[in-house]
Amino acid sequence: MYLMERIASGEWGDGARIPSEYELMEIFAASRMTVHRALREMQADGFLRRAQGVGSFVQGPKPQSALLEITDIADDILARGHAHRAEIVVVERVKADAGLAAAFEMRAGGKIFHSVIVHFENEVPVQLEERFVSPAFAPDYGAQDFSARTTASYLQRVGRAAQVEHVIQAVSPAPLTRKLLRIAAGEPCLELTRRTWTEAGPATKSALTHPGSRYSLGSRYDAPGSKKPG
Amino acid sequence: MYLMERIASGEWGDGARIPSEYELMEIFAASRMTVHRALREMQADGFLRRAQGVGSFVQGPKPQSALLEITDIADDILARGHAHRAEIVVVERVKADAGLAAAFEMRAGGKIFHSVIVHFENEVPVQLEERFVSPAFAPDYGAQDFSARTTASYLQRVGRAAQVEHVIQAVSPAPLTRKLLRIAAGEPCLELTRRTWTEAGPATKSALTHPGSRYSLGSRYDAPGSKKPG
DNA sequence: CAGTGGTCTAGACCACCCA
DNA sequence: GGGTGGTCTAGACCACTGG
Repeated sequence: MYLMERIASGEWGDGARIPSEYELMEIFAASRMTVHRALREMQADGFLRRAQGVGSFVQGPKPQSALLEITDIADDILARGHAHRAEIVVVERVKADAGLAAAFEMRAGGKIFHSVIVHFENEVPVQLEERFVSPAFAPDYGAQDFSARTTASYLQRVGRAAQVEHVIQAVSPAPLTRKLLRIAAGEPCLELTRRTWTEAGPATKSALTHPGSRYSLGSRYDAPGSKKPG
Repeated sequence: MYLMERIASGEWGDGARIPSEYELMEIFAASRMTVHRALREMQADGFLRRAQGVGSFVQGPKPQSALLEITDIADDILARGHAHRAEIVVVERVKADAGLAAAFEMRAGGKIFHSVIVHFENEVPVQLEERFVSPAFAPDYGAQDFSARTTASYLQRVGRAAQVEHVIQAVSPAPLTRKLLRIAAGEPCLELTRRTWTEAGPATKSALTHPGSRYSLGSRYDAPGSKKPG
């Protein structure tokens, strides 16, 4: 089934209703079982919502990671009923040093977007977000207003990552980090490093630093097969 | 399909070969499509490995979490080619205080297993593991030799959790923690708290503490639908 | 009521693995 | 070659939704 790329490719927008199984049968000249299975798998992968007696609908891109339920921090904060504010420290294009060049599989000296943003929850700084973004992935990254729309939200629109890597560490914050997050000396920080790739190559490399006392990462998970056939 | 509970229930052991699709057709008097779909879903849920031209085999319980790839720390260490050693600090039964009683949905004063273990990688302490385990879930927890077999490995055998909750924080270690992990004052620690539930109720509550400088949690993830029909 | 998705059957052809 | 899983078809009955 190399059909239906149109759906994932966004030919139908978020929330759009897609043709019924019977209509798809005719469109693709496939049997209903085949159509049904394709839709069922797309549902399992989270691309569709389906309801018996109603129809099938495109599910907008979910929070990128199924491994760590790290949603857009602004959504997180708003979901708690708190106020979110982003303070842009810098958005720029920088020359890749050796390390960055290696991470992005490009030559040293190539240009890469770089942004540093502090996120506030009720005016308390809760996250320092530093990102490097490949211009090949998001050519307009440098021209965005990230106080209006978070980098996470923007990047999610630009493209879906095929691969994500997370590393979590406890660190003693650097002096500049301490200053930006307004934390006392000796307070530990939780640092999440995330790298993403598309089919075309490395896309982003981010470091999200949280004061240990003001943030924790959590996730809750229903094991597969708890109810189902098994 | 409320058939085939036998597979998940462990009637067939790890790695065992299960009957072919055609045999299952006869056993359950179902069509091949139905059998195939059941097996396909069990494979998707990680209960089976299948190979064309070979057969279907029971996949032993995987690392419990799909959210955080936290495997048995001993496996982790051995996989890096390093030596692992576990130092049992205490394994005991304690009376539940108010907080524990609430977490385990039991009356205060009820008995709960409690263990504290330090894990060494090449004789360097890398994890302090403190667990509380419901006797209803693992009645023999107190009688195990956890220097021979890790708690994680043992608990995985006892039963599969239906639900898992993770919380990750950066913390300043308590003095006792500092001593057991032999770390300097001021070094931050990564603390992972994990709670698990079975259908019957709360099963375990664990705190895994790692020196920030000696450990990090990582995960790598292939997004669904990168290749498939989509 | 008509339309939707959920499920199952019976049969077919294929690619793959291994003796 | 014989057995395995991978895939697809054509048709059927059901449960649920909505007007």
